[in-house]
Amino acid sequence: MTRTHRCGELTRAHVGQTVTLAGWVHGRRDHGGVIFIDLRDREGITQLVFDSDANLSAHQQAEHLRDEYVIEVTGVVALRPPGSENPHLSTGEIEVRATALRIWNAAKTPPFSVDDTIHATEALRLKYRYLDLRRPTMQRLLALRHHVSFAVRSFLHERGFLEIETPILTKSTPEGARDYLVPSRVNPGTFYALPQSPQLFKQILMIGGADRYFQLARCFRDEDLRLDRQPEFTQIDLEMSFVEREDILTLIEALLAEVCQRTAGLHLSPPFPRLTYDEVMNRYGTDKPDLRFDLPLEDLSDFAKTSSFNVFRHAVETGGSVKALVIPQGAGFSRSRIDQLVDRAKEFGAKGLAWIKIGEGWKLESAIAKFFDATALQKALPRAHVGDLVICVADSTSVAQQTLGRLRSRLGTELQLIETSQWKPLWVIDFPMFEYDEEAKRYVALHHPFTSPMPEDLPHLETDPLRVRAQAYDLVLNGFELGGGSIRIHSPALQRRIFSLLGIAQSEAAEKFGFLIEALELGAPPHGGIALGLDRLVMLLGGTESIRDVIAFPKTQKAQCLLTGAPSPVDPEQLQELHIALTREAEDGQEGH
RNA sequence: GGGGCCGUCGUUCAGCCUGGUUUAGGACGCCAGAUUGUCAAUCUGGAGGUCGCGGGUUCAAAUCCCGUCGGCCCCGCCA
Repeated sequence: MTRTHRCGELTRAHVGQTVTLAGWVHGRRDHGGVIFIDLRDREGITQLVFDSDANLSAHQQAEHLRDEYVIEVTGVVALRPPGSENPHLSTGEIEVRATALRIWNAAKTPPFSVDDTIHATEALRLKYRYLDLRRPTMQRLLALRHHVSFAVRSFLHERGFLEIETPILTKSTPEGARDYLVPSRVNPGTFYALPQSPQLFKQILMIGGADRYFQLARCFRDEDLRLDRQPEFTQIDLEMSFVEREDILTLIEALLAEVCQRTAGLHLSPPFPRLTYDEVMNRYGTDKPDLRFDLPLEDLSDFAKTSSFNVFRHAVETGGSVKALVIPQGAGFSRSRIDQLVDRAKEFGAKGLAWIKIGEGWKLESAIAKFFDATALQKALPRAHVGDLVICVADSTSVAQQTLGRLRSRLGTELQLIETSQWKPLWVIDFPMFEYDEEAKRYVALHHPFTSPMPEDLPHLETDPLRVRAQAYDLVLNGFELGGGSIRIHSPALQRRIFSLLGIAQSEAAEKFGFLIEALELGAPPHGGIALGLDRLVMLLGGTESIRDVIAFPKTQKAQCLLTGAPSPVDPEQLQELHIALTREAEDGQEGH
């Protein structure tokens, strides 16, 4: 290696030194007798000067340089002539007067400019990901991700955690997301699954005496993608023995505060607010509220009972709710703007959306104003003022909450209520243990089947499962679910009760989870843990709007890699070895490849 | 599985609603020449597109219709 410095580090302190730099041609400005080249590497940009008077042969070579050529240059660091400094560059005070040039590799004209100002479509960026990654922004995000990982490892190492790897080829289990399957060649007709998370292994590690485990664990879920969801992603996964919920929450608060401080200079101050599931659903209509703006859901159920509006009264009388949002200054909304809100509410599952403008002197403007008493409404909505718009959903409580929760989130963005400089972490605790799945006609675990119920709710387990709360907790940051965890079940008897409640037959439980039950019977410590989404954390810290920006080689919404073309058909011989036959439909599907 | 937005020289965008003077245009990039202090260099000249693909309507389709492929956002899904 012959380079002596990086392109971001030369300053006036180096003036007079002979240096060698290497990198990519970021731009060229040819003035005839003198050619300026911006040389770029991971660390920055340095201006090179090829002067025909000073060094004719180097100048002649430099005439051939084009964008993205890979070169190595030797020259002398010099102060730029007064007035020609570039304040936008860290190296803007100096330049390197080239005496020798080596062209390591020419480059064809790139399909898009390696530059942060002009951006190509994402499809093109992904196809030529190596060009995209050369952009300073992407370099910054890759480095940030490394720094976050490093800070996490260092923090947990200092607290006695062991980083332990768990299998990627593992066992498919019921419940949860769709598995990615891998056929076994030596065991015809059987399959491994890629882990959705190392959940069972980390519990087994506790039973194995590991005490404190962590892993930056790659996880795989074959579900549809979102801007914050990729089919393979990385979790900061950890588990501890002999702990209670509070131990985990405190540890993670310290972890997050330190990581944010060290990697982004961000100051978070623990303890984070702890809101129960019921509280956040009531107040924000979602289990991952963005607390950077207020706009809480209001409850008009009591008011509705007294009104003469049948839709409202009916909703409450049949066990539902009337929920509302008070939109500040919303009375100025145009009719089409309001219609848009109504349409969205319907999209989100509500039967309709009632709206009331509050005019001067609390005169109500609305198609349904005649049903309401302004004074009573004013009393029910202490936050409402003249000039506001009230929107209401009367439905089952969950539909009313969800609909307005989603509208709240959209309005937060559209009305620019979000204080973007704020960082608002919170814990959501006291989740219900189960919810009823109407399709499957059975109870399913809200978190997962290994989550311990609250001890005081155990008496209701069989009689009123929906009333049972779990020792589960989610960490939410700025409206994103950053992670979740729980205190686990360490009693084999309780674990059997839960399986049975979930309708997992004993024979199935034995086949799928027999190893866990058996392990619990052989001396399992109380334990609990959590997993945080590393990609989402880096995305938030990096201030970028897509998880794809913090993954070096992400997949598209159809779960394809545009760089390599994965997934792709394989040779029939490979399939034969694996004892796999394709259906007619699958063969048709391959023709696109 | 469903809803929405998008696809036009290498790139990015206009044109599409209201089909025909558009030989499909601008900017960036590219090529050639000029140019000794630029950093969005500049000046002169030039090349480059069967408008994602297939079908239909029409005298005539980038433009209207249907289908399809691809990208993005959302619902469902994500213990």
